[in-house]
Amino acid sequence: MSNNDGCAISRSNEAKALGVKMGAPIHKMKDLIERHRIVCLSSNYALYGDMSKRVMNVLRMFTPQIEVYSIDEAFLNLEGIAGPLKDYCLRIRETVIQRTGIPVGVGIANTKTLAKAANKMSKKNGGVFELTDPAKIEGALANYDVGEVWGVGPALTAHYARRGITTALQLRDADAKDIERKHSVVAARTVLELRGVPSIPIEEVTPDKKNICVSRGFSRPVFTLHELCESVSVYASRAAEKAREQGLNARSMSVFVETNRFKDVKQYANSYSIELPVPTSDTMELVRFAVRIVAMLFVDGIEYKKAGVLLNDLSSEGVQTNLFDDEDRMRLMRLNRAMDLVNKDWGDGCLSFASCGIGRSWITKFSKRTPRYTSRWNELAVART
DNA sequence: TCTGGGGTCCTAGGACCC
DNA sequence: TCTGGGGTCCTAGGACCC
Repeated sequence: MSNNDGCAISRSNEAKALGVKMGAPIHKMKDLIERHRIVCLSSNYALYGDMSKRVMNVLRMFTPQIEVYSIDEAFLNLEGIAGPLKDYCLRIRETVIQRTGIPVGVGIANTKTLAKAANKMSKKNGGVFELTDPAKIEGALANYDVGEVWGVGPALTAHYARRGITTALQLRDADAKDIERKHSVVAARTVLELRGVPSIPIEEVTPDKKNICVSRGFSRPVFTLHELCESVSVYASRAAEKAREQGLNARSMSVFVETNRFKDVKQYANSYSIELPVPTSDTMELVRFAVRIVAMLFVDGIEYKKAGVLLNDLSSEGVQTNLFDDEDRMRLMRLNRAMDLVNKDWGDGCLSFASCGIGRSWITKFSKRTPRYTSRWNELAVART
């Protein structure tokens, strides 16, 4: 299950057979789960990260030229390996199982895209599948849905389908220039890769992160400033921790909040970014800015004097007021007021999601598809005050 | 009541510059 | 009818990946 045990994100073959869909909300499957006594387990990302490292270290014994692509995938450059590659890869597979107990699939090909396809095919072919013989490639790609190809997502699949391209073979034989004109260089690269022309290099050194984001949907709606600040502070300190782990400093910070998009009520979403005066990964520093941004989210553009609200006792709400200067205090007074107004107007559709992100660029961008109602928000606040 | 959480890159178009 | 011709930077949004 995903975070907060909300969704099914990994399923056994038995669960799949019972119709448990990828990403399906657990709470909508209560009956199914009970009827078939399906076992639901919380996820443990620290454990997976640790196991991943162990597997990757075993792979490193077989070639120094390795790109750790994700928590459970790696590309190995086998150029210059003597003897049949398939035998070599069978040995890799055996060694990984011996040392970690984890069964892996190995796909062998001239390009990353073909290797990914071969890897998928390996699952039904003894764990190792080679895709280097032209005739074999042709046959395999003819039976491979274009949507399964690495780099071809739902949008491209639909576009290709309209032009009669439904298999990987048809995409391979399409006009690459035409694909580039109609779509992008990325799509064109996929075509070349399917032809066996390496167009996506193996990246042995992992590039530094450009953004770090910590975001959570709340397990229940959040109504008070105290709860919001508390959550965002936790996200900010987690983000700071991640930055330090990676030896990075943030130059900007962004916070966004959203109402519950699954509810059929008026939606609100907003975000605010700042440049940090000095690049940092210091927890207290970043938490302080995060809380200030929360204030900015709500009160941007409202005159304090017009608001004319009384200072709420922030410490009785549990907010650490020693983090604020006078200006922050003023913002927060207005924020308290704004939260009140929003709670009245939006009712139980109130904040359900928040995040804190930091980045290397001057402005951190986490664009969301959710519409923003900043002006509406301000109108509301001004009108009510 | 409960509905995942991270990331990256590319492109089009507008603003702005000379 | 004529109406310059290049550029760069930034941002939003789309698309993809795990």
